[in-house]
Amino acid sequence: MEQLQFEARHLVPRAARHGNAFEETIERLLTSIKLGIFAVGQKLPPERELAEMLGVSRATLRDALAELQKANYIEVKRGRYGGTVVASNAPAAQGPNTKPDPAELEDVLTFRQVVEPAAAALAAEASLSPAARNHLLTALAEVSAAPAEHFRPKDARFHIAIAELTGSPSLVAAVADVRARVSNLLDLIPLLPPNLEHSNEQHKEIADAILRGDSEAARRAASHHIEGTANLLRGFLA
Amino acid sequence: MEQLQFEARHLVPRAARHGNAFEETIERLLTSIKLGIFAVGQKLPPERELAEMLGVSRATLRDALAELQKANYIEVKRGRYGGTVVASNAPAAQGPNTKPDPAELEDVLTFRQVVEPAAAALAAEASLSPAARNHLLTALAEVSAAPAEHFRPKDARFHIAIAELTGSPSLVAAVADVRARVSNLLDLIPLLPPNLEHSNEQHKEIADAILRGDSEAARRAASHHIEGTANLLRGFLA
DNA sequence: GCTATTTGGACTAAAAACAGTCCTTTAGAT
DNA sequence: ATCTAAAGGACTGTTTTTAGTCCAAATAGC
Repeated sequence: MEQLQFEARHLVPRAARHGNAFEETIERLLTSIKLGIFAVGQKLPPERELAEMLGVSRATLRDALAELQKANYIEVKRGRYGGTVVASNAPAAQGPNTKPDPAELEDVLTFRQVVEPAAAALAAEASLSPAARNHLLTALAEVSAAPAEHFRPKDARFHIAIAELTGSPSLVAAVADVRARVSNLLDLIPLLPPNLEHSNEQHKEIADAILRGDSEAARRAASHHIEGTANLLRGFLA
Repeated sequence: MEQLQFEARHLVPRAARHGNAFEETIERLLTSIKLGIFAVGQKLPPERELAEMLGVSRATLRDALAELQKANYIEVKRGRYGGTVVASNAPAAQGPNTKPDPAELEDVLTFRQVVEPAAAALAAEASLSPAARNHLLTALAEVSAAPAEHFRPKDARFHIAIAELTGSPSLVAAVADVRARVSNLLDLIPLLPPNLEHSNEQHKEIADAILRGDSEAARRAASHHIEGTANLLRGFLA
């Protein structure tokens, strides 16, 4: 087997279609909620727009939304100025509770350590508009103020916000994607108040470095922060 | 507009489905050929396997393959020990020849500068099996020996091989993906012999640093190499 | 030369996904 | 009070995609 591990079939483009469009759409909407991209109480884009964003027909999107509604993740109101809203009583994560494949764990942590510190460094190097600075500060304030049970989405949102400051859509996508996988892992372990506090301090450090344009400090702080989470995950899951 | 650039709708999960399964499959097969994942003269996996890898039905895969066959990208032989082979006279890149969106250009170059030097550094840090070392050396030898008209796929394959040494599937995927986008851009500009020679020297430097485990040198060499290509692309396309 | 087996080739019926159209509800504006 | 526009809700016919089955070709090994 050793000689074969670098064969083409082992690295060929991964299947782009995971299950059918319907299931994939549910999955992606759920992920967006968990990442805080759609925050609790916030309105989702209108169905017609959302369908186009996700690259599925409105019929398929509606099937997925109906499913989420049945599971109490969202609430739907008709009429002008109506829309779909993330429910405040959205069910907590109900992961399979099975320890993940160790290879998947290492892959996520490795890739995260690649993209997130780089994003922080690039954000610090960028010339930030007032709106951008405000975006980061808002995300920071929200995660700091969040009660424990709403911490994870706000935390994710903050990390993604950093990537957004870089102006690179690919980097944003990579960070969002890796953060979704991290969130799934974090759902398997307890959220301890000391860790939460520590995270908030580190978030502030990262944001400060970015806002004062200190690229190396931003990279270091982000790297350090991420290594902390990595150790936590390895400790509980390895 | 300034206040809106960080709204959820601008960062929501990108459409996963680009066009229909048929077109997407053609696209991905073509990309795999251009990336040297399926090299000229090499057999593709059997249809039944390939279909599963790509996450489409065999019927859809076959439609795509028929199209590629019509366009002379592949040759098909029936019977046991038959199969599908990348044609030696595969048409050259026939890009739209339109200058890309400058934002797309910067996005690709930024993201590449994030993932590839990191991959080189991680590869240098990894404890490499003899098979792994050999994999890198083979890729290096093939790109060095390639005539100009077959340089690009071998070049891509070398860069991807580095990522493979890290053992992180996500990093491999990210590098392969970004390299596909770079290749599309490179198709728009001339391939000059001096650049080609220079590339080969830099490839050797990177490989050497990786094989002797010098992580920082590997990162620097990769970063430098990539910056060269970036400048070339900016010069021609910006 | 047979033959077993692996491969591509072809067809069908069912399911999924789509585009398009029209309906219903609703809040703000008039 | 009425109207209007923006949102979700529902239906239809068509196209795409799939899973499954069987056929046809070809070659290494006997």
